[in-house]
Parts: sequence; structure tokens; C-alpha cells
Amino acid sequence: MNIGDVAKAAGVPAKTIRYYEEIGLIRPLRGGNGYRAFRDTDVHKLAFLGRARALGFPISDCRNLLQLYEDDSRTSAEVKEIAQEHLQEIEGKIRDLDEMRATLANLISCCAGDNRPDCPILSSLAETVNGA
Amino acid sequence: MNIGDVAKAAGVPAKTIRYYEEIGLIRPLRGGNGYRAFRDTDVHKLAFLGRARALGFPISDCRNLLQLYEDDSRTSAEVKEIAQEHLQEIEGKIRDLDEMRATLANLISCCAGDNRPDCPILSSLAETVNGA
DNA sequence: CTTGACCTTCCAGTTACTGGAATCTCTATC
DNA sequence: GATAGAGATTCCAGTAACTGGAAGGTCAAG
Repeated sequence: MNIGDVAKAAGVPAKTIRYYEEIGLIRPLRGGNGYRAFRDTDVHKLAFLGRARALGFPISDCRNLLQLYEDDSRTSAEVKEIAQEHLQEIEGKIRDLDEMRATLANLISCCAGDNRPDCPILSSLAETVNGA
Repeated sequence: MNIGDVAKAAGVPAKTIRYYEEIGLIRPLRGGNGYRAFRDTDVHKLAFLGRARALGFPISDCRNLLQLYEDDSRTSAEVKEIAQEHLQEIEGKIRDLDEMRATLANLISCCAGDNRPDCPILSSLAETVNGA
């Protein structure tokens, strides 16, 4: 299978597949013409990676997950730990974003959005530390 | 004022201040010794930038906000529009993360996390497209 | 034998910094 | 005046995970 077909099959762009090879996530064979020759296992791996990335796992986690996936002597505890840490990362990001969202929404609701220059959004950003 | 003091005053790391100068967000003066000489307006701008960044505004938005801030003939509508677009960005990110969080939390809750290799997290990632 | 689709590699750009090396300047102290 | 330490300078490289594009090789069809 050539890279274009694999890209379709696994749902991962060809560019990204080349990149994944470059960083050692996959090792497709090569044909005599220099083209990458993907086996089914490569395609599976790429689909696996695509799903892991879609869940937001960083590449380093993907690498570990892939390794565990291929290791018969893994324990589900190892996998779960990676997932839990990632979940915490995500929850942290959500918290941060949620705080931004709240502040921002508040500022926006206070802003007339008209022709005048007075703007609570800018005032808030410019906020002199009060004592000064 | 030297960069170290400004960093403390504005709450922005010296490295970042240099970077902001490099990309033209600020233009501090220079003393005869080659040191940057920051005026109060520079410090204000940096604090402004720090707050805008803390709200997640990308640098491009910060540049525009700063420009509007310094423009007496601005309208609050212009500011509000930038903020609203950014708010939508944030809300989109929250949605994405929330979906990841839900999926991930679900998988985690299904995983025993014990010594056995069977793991619904890996199974889900490896999910063969069923017809195959 | 040419055309067009597909493949290859390599380089650069993205975002917003951050770390570190090599070097200069300032201030205080002996 | 010499020296030490803090703080300043520039410049280069690295981060995460691709993505775009150029220059060129390969393959199948007509």
C-alpha cells in the first residue's frame, strides 16, 4: 500500500505519516522504487495514532501507548495511568480556558460596542494598579 | 528603568520583554551603555500585554488591542469584535477539550487498572473498523 | 512518449516563548 | 585600581506537531 491510500485508510494525512516515520513512530518498508510500502500493521498503528491524537494525547504518550499496545505483558494499570494523567492535563486546560471565558464574557457584556471610544475591555487591560 | 525592574513591575519576564521588542510590540529607548531604557508608558504597555495574554489573546490580537488602546478615535465596537472572536475561539477549544474529557473519562472508568493486560482504553484506540 | 497523478526529500514556517552561551556594564568592596 | 557578582547584551537553538511548497523521480494510461 502506498502512502496516499494509507492516508485515506487510516485517516491520517500523508505529510503526517511521513512525520511519524521521521520521529520513529512507525517503520514502513520500502519498495525498490523508494516508495514506502505499508503493511496492515502499519495502517493499524496509524489509525491507532490518529485516535490517540484525537483524544489529545501528546506524541510522547502516543509512543508509550503504542508500545503498551504491542506488549503482551503490559498491565491495564500502566495504560490507565497514562490516560489519567492526560485527563488531568485536559481538565487543567479546561479550567484555565473556563476562567478566561468567564472574564472575557463579563468584559464583553459590559462593553457597549458602539461608536464611542470608552471601552471597559481596554480599561480592564490597562488597569492601573490603583495605588499609582 | 532597566529590564529587570520592568519585568517585576509589569509581571512579564525579561526574556519575553526582549521578545516583544523584537516583534515590535514595544520600542524602549536605549541608554549610552546599550541597555534598554523603559519609560512608564513602556511599562504600562507591557502590563497591558501581560493581561491580554493572560486572557489568551494571541499576539496578533494584542497588537491590535494595543493599537486601539492608543488610538483616541477608536470605537468600542472594534474592541468588542476582537474580544468576541477570541471568546468564540476559547469556547470552541473548551468544547473540543470537553469532548475529549468525556470520552477519556468514560474509557478510564471502564479500565480495571490492574495487572491484567486487557484494557478498554487500548481496545478503543485499536478499534478495528468492524467490517474488516 | 508524453501527461498527470503520486511519490520522494529537504527546507522553511507556524506560536510564543525559553534556555543557554559568550560577552559587556555597573556597583560595591578591599 | 582590581575584582567579584549581579544584571545587561546578542545570538543560536529548541519546544509541539505538524504543514506548505519547491525540485525532482516513478508509474500507468493513452
